[in-house]
Amino acid sequence: MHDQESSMRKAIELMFFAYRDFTGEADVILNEYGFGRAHHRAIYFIGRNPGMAVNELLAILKITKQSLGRVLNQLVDEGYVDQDADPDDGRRRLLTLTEEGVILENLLTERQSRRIRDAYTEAGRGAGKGFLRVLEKMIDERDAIKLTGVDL
Amino acid sequence: MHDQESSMRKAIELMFFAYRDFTGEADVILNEYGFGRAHHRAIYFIGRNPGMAVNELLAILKITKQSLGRVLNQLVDEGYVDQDADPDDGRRRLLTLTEEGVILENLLTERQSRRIRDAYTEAGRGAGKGFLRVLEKMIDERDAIKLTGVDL
DNA sequence: CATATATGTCAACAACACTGACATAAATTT
DNA sequence: AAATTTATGTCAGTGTTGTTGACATATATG
Repeated sequence: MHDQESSMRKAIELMFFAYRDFTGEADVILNEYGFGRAHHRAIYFIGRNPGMAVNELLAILKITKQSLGRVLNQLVDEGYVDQDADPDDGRRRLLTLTEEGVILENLLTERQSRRIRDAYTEAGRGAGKGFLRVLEKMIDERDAIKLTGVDL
Repeated sequence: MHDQESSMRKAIELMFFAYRDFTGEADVILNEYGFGRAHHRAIYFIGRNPGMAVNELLAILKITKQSLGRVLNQLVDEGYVDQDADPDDGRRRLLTLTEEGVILENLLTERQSRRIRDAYTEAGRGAGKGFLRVLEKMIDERDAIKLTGVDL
């Protein structure tokens, strides 16, 4: 048995390194497109939730509309995202990925998915389940609502 | 059975939200001290590894010395970190936390540890082990060396 | 003594957050 | 119909944290 403090430190450091390497992989691709991590987040969530409104994206990302605006304008200008008025409420702009946007989103998500899948395999039976369960419990309640509904 | 893609998306989103809430908790405290996340990383790793050299810290953080220098100077100026010449090699500056630095480091690490411990408890038996194992496998080999030696 | 190493520092720049203020169009309320 | 609220956009300035490039200094090593 090792002491609890060093076990917690282990977990803290794993979060730091794993998150860095996990996002770093996408960063390399994004860099080739002249995009950054902020663009990735927008592309990812628009891809997951096509037709979402700007407000909804802001609520997920928890950034200001000014910050999002800069990123979104670039994505629209360069043809990765479309904005169309909601037919039911002309104030709302519904966001969708263009064909190019879908291609980029798939590329990024496939890379990150593969890293996770490989880690599951190497970590052995049942580890993936524990991983998902702990991560979910680490999330503040207000954020937990925004997750894709997949049972653990 | 749900399809594999949505399970991977679940994991990707959990990484995003969990990491944000995990670091966000520390950010609140740091903000009261006028520090940011970069200061936290320095304080954390110096606290874990007292007497480490600047080079070693740079290797862990993977940032430039100019970036670290700015942060480190603030921490030294405000009395949270000490720099002392290595008696065996006068070029090297060994980094340690001051008493104040230790207090802040403990505060931050305890907060984050509690979040992890609580998540383990809520996630149930064996989940913590799977969590650690998957995270470890997500890390690039070159980074994995830098981890605290605690057996999973 | 020459060179390599560890560290520090100056300056400019970029990404991505923030605040505050103001503008516009569409929906809703009065 | 007029007033208000809502959703979005935009301009301008600021802060943190990363970058590159250049140069300085002290110490160690060949």
